Amino acid sequence: MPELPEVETSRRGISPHIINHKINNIVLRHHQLRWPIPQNLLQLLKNKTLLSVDRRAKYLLLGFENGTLLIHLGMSGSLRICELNTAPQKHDHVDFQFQQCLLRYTDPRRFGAILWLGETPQDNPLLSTLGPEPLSDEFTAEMLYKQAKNRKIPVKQFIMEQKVVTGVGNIYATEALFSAKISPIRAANNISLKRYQLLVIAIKEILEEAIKQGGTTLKDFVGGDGKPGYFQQTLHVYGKTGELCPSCEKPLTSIKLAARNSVYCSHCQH
DNA sequence: AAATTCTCCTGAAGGC
DNA sequence: TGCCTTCAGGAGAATT
Repeated sequence: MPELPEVETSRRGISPHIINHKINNIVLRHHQLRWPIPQNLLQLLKNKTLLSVDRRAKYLLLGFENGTLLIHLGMSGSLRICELNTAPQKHDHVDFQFQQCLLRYTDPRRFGAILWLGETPQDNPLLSTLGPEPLSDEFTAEMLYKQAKNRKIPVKQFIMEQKVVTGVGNIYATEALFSAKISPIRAANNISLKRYQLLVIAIKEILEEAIKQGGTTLKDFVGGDGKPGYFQQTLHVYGKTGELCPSCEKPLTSIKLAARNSVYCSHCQH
């Protein structure tokens, strides 16, 4: 499931192949994702040059001469570079045909999105309501502590809210809380500034390490170059319910928080 | 305002 | 072998 490191891995993988190239054609095989893909995409983008590939939160932003295209990978989406005329497979919903290659969007569960944001992408509510990037200097313990003041929800849900901090999904929230020795069910407003400092450091370290390793491949995630990520080998608790805590060797516990599986060590995390 | 529930969807896994 | 049922989950939208 693509989180920030996977999206960043995709961005770095696809960018060199398509930047400064023109769109020749767009093939829409299935236009119903989370929201419908605009039917007029080809008219908008035909013969337009891609100028930039940026990432904000888990959104990829493809900057063209006439506006920005947003791509979200949802739960099961991936982008990859293919040779022109590569035969599509099941769930290959969209092809962006550039001069020398295809950018192919695949998404079995179709929780992703492809939206045209026009010339003022920053005004779109999907982007304008986002909190800071976790790897930026704006994401600090002071800011988290302040935001948590009136929030009684479990801290894990709190740090997964996009308006609090972007890009931290279930995998990395789980791992960062383990690293910071904070229980996922502790109320957000019941955590000291000092402990938020540990959490912020843990989030940054884990995301940076995951990006270095090309992201986490759980099902079939691959970067834009078709290679899997390797961070799953570094996971300590995510997906390891019932296994032993790597620190104290007691069995790991799992609970449901907001319908998401949350694994933690009740001995090490408080 | 904050918290909770619902919703989209497919594939994998488990039970019988 | 095959047909259920359950679950996983990003995050906006709707509801309380």
